[in-house]
Amino acid sequence: MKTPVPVPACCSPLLDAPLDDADAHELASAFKALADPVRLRLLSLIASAADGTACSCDLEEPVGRSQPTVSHHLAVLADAGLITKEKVGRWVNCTIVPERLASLREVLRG
Amino acid sequence: MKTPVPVPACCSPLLDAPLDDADAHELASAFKALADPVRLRLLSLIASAADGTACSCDLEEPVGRSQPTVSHHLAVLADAGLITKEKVGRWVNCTIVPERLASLREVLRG
DNA sequence: TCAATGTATCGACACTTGTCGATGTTTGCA
DNA sequence: TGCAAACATCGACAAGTGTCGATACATTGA
Repeated sequence: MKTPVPVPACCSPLLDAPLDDADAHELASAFKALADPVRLRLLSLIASAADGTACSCDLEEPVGRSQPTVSHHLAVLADAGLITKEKVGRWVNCTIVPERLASLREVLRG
Repeated sequence: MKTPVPVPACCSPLLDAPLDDADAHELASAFKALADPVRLRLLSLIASAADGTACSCDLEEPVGRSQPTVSHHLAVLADAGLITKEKVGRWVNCTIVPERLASLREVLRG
């Protein structure tokens, strides 16, 4: 598994100053995680679930994808720092990380 | 060229209610445009230029890509509604569309 | 009219990514 | 102890994407 993103403070708003190459790569990898319809639906399903937490077993049917595919997408979201995964018993509880979303919003500030 | 995006009002914030498939695809295509380091750097270069407008000929050297590649990326940004391209004489002036950025920010609202 | 300049398009290539079936691995329960 | 359920990993494949050189197009100026 790739190294999980430490919810970095990167980066200053796009419109303030030109991004250097390193920041651009880091930001792009974050947006890549959002650049898939299945992952966006997973995010919104988790967010709108009770307690903002959902078991991955309840996510396969709504998005209409196989279990390995959902597992893959959840791993991508977690690597991007957009959700956390907590194993409890046989389940994995997925929870939104609102600070991460907020930091990406800030980058788009005009 | 793909049909340009009409700066849609899509979509309600991710965290409010589960996205349907159509909205998820539309949103994903917008984030796809942001999911590349070269495009992010182009955006920030355009935004931080005088008047928020830049000639594409001045963008090739800073991002270190060939002219066809920069042209391709600018077309992607324009199709996503993130910039507008206005041909004046021999040049093409690229300008940020702040409303589009704002609408994407809104989707990430927590 | 002709040459030079700024862009767009085309064809090709390597690389990435979304997807699934098959198979492992871990946990809870009978 | 053994089985079933939830999840991760692997291997493979099709489709998409970033990149460039070559080339075509459009506009300006001489």
